[in-house]
Amino acid sequence: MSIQYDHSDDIEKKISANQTISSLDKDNLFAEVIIPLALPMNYTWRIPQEFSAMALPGVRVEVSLRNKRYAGIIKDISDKAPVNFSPKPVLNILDEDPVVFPEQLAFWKWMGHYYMCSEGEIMQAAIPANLKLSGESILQFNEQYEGDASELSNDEFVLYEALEIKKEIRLAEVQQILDKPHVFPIVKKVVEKEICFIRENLKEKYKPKTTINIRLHPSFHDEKKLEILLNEWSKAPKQLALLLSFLHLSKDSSEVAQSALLKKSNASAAQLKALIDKNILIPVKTNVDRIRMLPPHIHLDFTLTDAQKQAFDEINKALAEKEVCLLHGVTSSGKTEIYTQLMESFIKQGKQILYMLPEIALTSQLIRRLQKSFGGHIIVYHSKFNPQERVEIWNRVKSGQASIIVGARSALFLPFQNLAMVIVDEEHDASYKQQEPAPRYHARDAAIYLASRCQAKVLLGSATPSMESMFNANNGKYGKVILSERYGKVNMPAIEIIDVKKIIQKEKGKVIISPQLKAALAEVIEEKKQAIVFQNRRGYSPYFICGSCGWIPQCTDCSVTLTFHKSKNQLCCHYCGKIYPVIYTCGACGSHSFLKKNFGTEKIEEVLAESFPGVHIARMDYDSVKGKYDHDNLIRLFEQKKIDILVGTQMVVKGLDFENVQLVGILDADSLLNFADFRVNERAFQMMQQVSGRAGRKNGQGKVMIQVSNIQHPVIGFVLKHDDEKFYAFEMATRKEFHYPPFTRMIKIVIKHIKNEIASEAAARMVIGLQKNYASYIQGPAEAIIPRIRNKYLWEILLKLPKDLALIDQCKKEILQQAAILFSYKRFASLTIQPDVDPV
DNA sequence: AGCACGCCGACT
DNA sequence: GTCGGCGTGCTC
Repeated sequence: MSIQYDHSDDIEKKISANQTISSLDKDNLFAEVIIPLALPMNYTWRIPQEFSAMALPGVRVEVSLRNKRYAGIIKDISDKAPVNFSPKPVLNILDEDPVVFPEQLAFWKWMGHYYMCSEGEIMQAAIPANLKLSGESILQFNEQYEGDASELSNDEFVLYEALEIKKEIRLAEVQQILDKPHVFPIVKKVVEKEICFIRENLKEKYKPKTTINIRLHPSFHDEKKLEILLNEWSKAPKQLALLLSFLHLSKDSSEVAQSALLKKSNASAAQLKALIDKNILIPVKTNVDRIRMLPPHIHLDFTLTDAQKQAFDEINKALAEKEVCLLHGVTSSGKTEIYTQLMESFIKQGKQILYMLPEIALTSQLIRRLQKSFGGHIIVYHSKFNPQERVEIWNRVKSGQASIIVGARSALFLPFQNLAMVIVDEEHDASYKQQEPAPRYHARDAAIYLASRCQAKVLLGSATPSMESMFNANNGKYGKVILSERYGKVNMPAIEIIDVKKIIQKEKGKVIISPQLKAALAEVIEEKKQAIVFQNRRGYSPYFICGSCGWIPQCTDCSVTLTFHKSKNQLCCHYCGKIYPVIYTCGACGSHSFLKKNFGTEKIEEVLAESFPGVHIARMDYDSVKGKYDHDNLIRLFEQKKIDILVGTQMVVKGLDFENVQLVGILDADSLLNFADFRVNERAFQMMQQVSGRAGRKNGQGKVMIQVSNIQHPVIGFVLKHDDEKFYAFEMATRKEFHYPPFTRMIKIVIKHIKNEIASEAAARMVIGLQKNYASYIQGPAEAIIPRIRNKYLWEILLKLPKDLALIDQCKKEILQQAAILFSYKRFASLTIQPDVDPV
């Protein structure tokens, strides 16, 4: 591993006591500074005496590192001189008040440690871009240059000439002038030959937005004087008109925006300037907010139903004794109203609330709904705001002006002052997890840590909670509140399973839309309702299915359906990559009548169009909604009932509430499932639950039809019965990382071996996470899988442990056997899994 | 990050 | 012979 991060020092102790800083030797101060780079540790700069009073943790400083300027943040101040080197001086202090609180710095430290990255990388993610400063190198011509220009090389001479004319050239311009990407060596030589100097400019990027307001000069505040002025006006009638419009506009307030005035009076800027020069009007520059705030108010226009009220009380009770509470509420059970009520109770205490949503859910619809209840108490923060706006939101959170912060995962880093409550909505959603770049963090987990630091409470909400949260709730670590009733006691949709295997046997042909589903669709169209047909994208890849018994060739190692590759004429396991020859004889019944199943959303759309002529059918997948607004447009069309049947992939799972959906068809549910990777099943379960939840939201007449060949699959069974508890128990039993001894043993062994060779226990755990079958089991640092450590060096370490690897394999077998006994499910017992370490 | 140093393959 | 690829190391 190329970078080893040092997180050994204990910042909390030092920061907590502000007195410690004041008791330091003022003439001899050193600052540990976080630089927004992936440095292995924080470096130290000396604080010159003139800055010693202003240097505080959280304040931005300008420092030089390798002759480049950076704006870093002071993490810590000490009066002990470093022993091994003499630090460079801090060049400037950039803030009067800290931009982040010690709380944030401590949070960064934890995050860097837990997710294996530098605090600088956290800073990159945390701070709005415009609070970072950009260094700009400028070449400045040396007027005293006396060298011989004829001795210069071609490129050097070109640069010399340019400098002589322009005197100053930005480094970026040098690239254009020389028309080369590599200019550093030439610049270096030119500097050596004393043709120019290099000057570094640090620019503050954030600028407050200003407008010019016009005021009446104070001498005319006296009405009589004004009257005289107007009466004695002789020349310049246009100016008089302008002045009169001003007086008209300024009736309510003393100031009028320049732009509004010019527009109203139809006057030119020159005429206004003349009035200003005459000292009749005066311009005033004012900062304006980019983020327009509504007046704050609290007005809840609903009352909780009995079920909601009960859940609300239970949440409060759970949070009184526990830090985290899971709200497991079925789709359209009205979780948002509960959140709103909760926010209200905190806002009345003057506390801050963070309401986190997955990026996709940050729709204007929801925000409008919240603004109706809380007005200007709400502030929204996510990646779509521009950097200038983000600084303003940042400051508003810091000053405590904003009470409810609605945001995506990055909102976690805002400088909260008195955070009392974090709500993580759609807690299971994968977009809470940042993949690239570092820090590769999970916002839900990080929120729980942040909240515990701030003595705040966390509410996780979901209709399909993640396995981890379910486990923690069932184990009593989190409180747990269940809301099993839809809002207004609307029925959950009826679920019907369609055994495609039987149809194949009977019809001896391809089945895309079963007769049952077709009939149901016809009925929906008849009733002028809408339907969603859901097909997993995997359905695109063709696979074989026995025409007589419905047997599907699977990978012997992974139990994954094999995919047919036409070009190579072979079957391939997409999970482990194993290749099989094309099978001609059915492994179950011995017949030779294989069918190739190959349908994606496009094909379905086609088939539906044939079956239902004149019906509006639309498709929603990655191909059909590539454009920026395609997705929104399609949703709008569906909302406006201009589409009768919407065919889609996973995309239709997330999104908006459709009121008129009566029927949901899930095609080829088998392709959603995969025994070898439990996380796939978790996702499949969530997907099926969520897409089912779209049906009959309003009237409770909804219906879900699931087409499936492998009818015995437990996940299908659980969806059918709506038996969440059993599903989670089942999946948990197969994922023993939480409590199954062999897993713990395995982790301990690997950690023991790798810990010293890499850096920390976190790193060792990450190595385990690197192995594909286990990547999803390890909480925390598994999220931090960094491509750069996926190198042969690590494999070498792993290969040093042949004995223990056998044990790892043994552990997995034990787990599978355990699962087989628990559920008497024969596929488990016969299953084998490839060894984990496969350094090819 | 971004630059220097150092080690191996394919070329004017 | 050299040019240029990227692997590795270092920055207070």
